[in-house]
Amino acid sequence: MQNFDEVYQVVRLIPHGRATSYGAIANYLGSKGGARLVGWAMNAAHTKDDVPAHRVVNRNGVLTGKNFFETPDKMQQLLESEGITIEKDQIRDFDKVFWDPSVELG
DNA sequence: TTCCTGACGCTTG
DNA sequence: CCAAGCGCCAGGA
Repeated sequence: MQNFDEVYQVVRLIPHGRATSYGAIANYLGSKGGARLVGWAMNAAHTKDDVPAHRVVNRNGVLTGKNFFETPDKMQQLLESEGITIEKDQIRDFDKVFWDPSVELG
C-alpha cells in the first residue's frame, strides 16, 4: 500500500543509532491510520530488508515487535550494535535516542 | 462480502 | 495514580 510506502520512507531515514516510535511516524504522516497501521506497515516491511524496523518502537521505547524478528534478541542486538542501550526490552534514555521525523524532517 | 484482529496511543472513569 | 475503552486502516478467514 502507498501509505505503507511512506512509512517505509520515514523509517529508512532514521539515522544510525537513533530510534523513533510508531505514533511519531503516524503523527508525521498526519495520523494516517494511526499508530497501529504503522506497526502493521512494519509487518509488511518485514519482507523488505531495506526497512530498519528495529529502530521503530512504541512511545514507551519498548521493543514490542522484537518477537516479530528472526529472533526476539535480534532487535535488541541490532539496536545495541548501533550504540543503543537496551534495558529489559526497553531503550534506555529513549528521549535521547528518540528521532522525531516531524522535527528532524521538518 | 462481513467480522475480527493487530509491532499503538490518547481520553476518560 | 491505575485501569479500561475507543479509534485509526488493512489484511486474513
